[in-house]
Amino acid sequence: MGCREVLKQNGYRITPQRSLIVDVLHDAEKHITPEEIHKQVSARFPEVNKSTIYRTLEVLKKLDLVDETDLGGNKLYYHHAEHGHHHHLICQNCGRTIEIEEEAFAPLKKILVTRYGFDPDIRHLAIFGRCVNCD
Amino acid sequence: MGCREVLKQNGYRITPQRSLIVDVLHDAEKHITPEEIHKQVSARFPEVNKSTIYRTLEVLKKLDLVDETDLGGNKLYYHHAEHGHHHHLICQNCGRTIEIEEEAFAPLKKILVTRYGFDPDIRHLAIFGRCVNCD
DNA sequence: GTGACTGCAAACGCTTTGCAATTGA
DNA sequence: TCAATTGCAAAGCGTTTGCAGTCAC
Repeated sequence: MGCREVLKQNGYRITPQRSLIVDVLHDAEKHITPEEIHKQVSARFPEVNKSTIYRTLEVLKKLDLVDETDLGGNKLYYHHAEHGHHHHLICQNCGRTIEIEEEAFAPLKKILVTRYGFDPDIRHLAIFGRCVNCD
Repeated sequence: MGCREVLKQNGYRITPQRSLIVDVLHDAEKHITPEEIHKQVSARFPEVNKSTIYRTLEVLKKLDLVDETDLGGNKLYYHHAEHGHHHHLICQNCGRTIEIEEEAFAPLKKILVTRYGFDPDIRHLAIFGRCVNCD
């Protein structure tokens, strides 16, 4: 079921603005900031206000249609939930980001559950360090 | 070697403000925000400006005397480097934070190195989820 | 004495909010 | 029709910065 159906079924309206925001998120290959979304949406639908972007992202987040990721800066990144839960290795030297699969966290997850009684929600994770090119 | 010696050796001056900030960080049992530091320092040294807190933290960070942690909110947390590198499990339901030891990350670290050629700097990590009390 | 440091006030970047006007269902 | 949604402008929040005065060394 697409984003639009989910929105409708939850009593939200499909406005041109929302429609475009969903499209941009869908087409984005990587995580994307509200700023970038705004820029892209503006190109096709002038005068969209940034607050509309924020409010729409809030709705989409609530409906689990997008994932919100804190990559350590002062801004947040978003990506279409269907693109799957992935994580990021961020090289502090060259800035490169490497996507890794959830599977890599299985051992850690197990330790947290068994040893700390904590059920981690490992969907929004960024790990800093140095990549192989920068050794 | 204490913070004061390190500061001196690197050509920084020991001002009353810096001295107090170092004390507060040293006495803090947990990670602490610039805001909290400011409040505590102000109690003993009125009229300390918040920018002094920020500037001092920047210096201490550069000298590896404090660790900076992004706990996912919009603010940063700091703790005295001697308190060791620990990580946080943050319950998204009750807000409780649990400290875990670096050791728990050994398996993950290994995977990242061997499989992704990435040397993680796992010093500033926060993991969200649900704690055992909130199941 | 002199450069490092401080307080102040203003600005910053990202995000949120109140409100009146608009619009989708 | 009419509540949901939008644009606008302003404020919020943590943080940074330029500058003139002050202070540690």
